[in-house]
Amino acid sequence: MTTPAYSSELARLAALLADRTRAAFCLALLDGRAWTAGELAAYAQVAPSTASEHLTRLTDGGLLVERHQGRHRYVQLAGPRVAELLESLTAHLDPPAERPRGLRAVSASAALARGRTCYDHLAGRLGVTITDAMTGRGLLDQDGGFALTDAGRAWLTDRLGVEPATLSPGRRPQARACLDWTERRTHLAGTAGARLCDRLLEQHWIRRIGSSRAVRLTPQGATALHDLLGIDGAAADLM
Amino acid sequence: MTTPAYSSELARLAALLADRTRAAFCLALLDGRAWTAGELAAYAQVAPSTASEHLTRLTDGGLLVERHQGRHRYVQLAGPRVAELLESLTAHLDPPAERPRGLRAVSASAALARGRTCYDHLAGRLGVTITDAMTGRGLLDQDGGFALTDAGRAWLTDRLGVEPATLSPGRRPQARACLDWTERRTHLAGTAGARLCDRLLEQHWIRRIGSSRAVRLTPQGATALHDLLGIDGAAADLM
DNA sequence: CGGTCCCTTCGGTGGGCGCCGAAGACTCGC
DNA sequence: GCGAGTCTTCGGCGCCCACCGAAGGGACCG
Repeated sequence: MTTPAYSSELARLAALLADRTRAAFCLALLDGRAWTAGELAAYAQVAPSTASEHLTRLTDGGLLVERHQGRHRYVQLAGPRVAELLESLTAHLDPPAERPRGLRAVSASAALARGRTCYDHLAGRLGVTITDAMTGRGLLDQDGGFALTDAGRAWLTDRLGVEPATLSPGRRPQARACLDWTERRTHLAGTAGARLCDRLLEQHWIRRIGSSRAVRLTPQGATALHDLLGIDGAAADLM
Repeated sequence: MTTPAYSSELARLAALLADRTRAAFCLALLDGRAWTAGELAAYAQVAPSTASEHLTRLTDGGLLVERHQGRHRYVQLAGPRVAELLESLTAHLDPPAERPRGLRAVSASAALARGRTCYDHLAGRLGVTITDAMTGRGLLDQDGGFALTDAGRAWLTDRLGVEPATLSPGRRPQARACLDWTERRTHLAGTAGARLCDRLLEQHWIRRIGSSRAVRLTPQGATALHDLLGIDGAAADLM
């Protein structure tokens, strides 16, 4: 009646994620980095040919972008909007009943719970702790919705050294709530969340663990976050 | 590796919407009202038996709730979170290329573009106009994200007569941006958006057209919105 | 209590698609 | 330029599932 063709479009989009393997690809890519086709195939435990077909479908569907480099096919989420879409979907899932097996898996999942990148911003305990501290200091308003306050904008530019112009490049909101699937708590996303993460990496206040999406606080980062937000990095187990 | 079982959950959720008929059901139910199984079957042009199976799947999947009343099976979206999920998905679709055929279809789609309910709040030109006016008057902050200001909270309770206690019942945000698929603009959702819509209906400032989701401004509503927000209802074609 | 209406259950059918292995295109390093 | 490595294309297999019609179960009405 009102939406004759629209439902097909919605079904087409949902169908892209309605497969276990493709869903696994997208969740892996949610760390914001570029993966090769082979890495994803190994990750999801399917044959390279299968992975290739899935990646073609996902890029044709607009969820991924690809970049050919030598003999590798690198894929990445197509943008912040796709990351948001995946977040909204995962936020509606049941809490993860996963039981990591073995020491390596346990320590890997502990590292991810401590801190990690979620597309272009910070998640895990680190992301939640920073978000809470910012809220407590009046830099973030979580009462009326989710927005950066004037004080918050000033803090980002003056104390953290974020370029004001990079805070609102397009239609993307400055501050957005992103729901974490390990913490089940919201943390800061949007351009402010992305710039915050950038600066912390640039200053070497946080560091990636190996080549994974997990991050940890450095000693100088702990000092800085204590000065800036009153966060005790050791007590919160962020190091 | 990190999300072994999680991808299956995501795929399972997406699969619920990965069918043209089920997607049509959900989009229809996005108006927030309860539909009978037969109405939905006719709407999506499938046999009653087919509709019944789809509705069972959607309720089992947690997207819908049902209520048996006499020989009718009424279904409804399971809650605001499901409505949000559908909004995020539709926001990622291509703009609707639908071409309404015939006079009735054209006038119906014009009525929906003028104003309608989107789950429990207002959308269409009416929703966008109110949101813009509130933003212009400092009741809503769209710079730092999307949040109700202190002035906005006071305006809702003192001028509009919203019960303060009903503004933040649970974990649902007071203000949330909802992207409209006809206007491609954001409008106010969340508890504030829901209470606003409630009050406008209670005061008979807006009225449903027939039994559809379309709404229009009444003459006394035009006067009230002019006083409260400086909106010219006739000029904006909201009546 | 029989007729009507709404919905559900159950077979059966057809199409779509996720998977793999084999073979081929392409890049890189020696 | 020759192997090794990465990815893609293709054919084939098997499974899942959306659909319908027919039959059955309740609810309402006369």
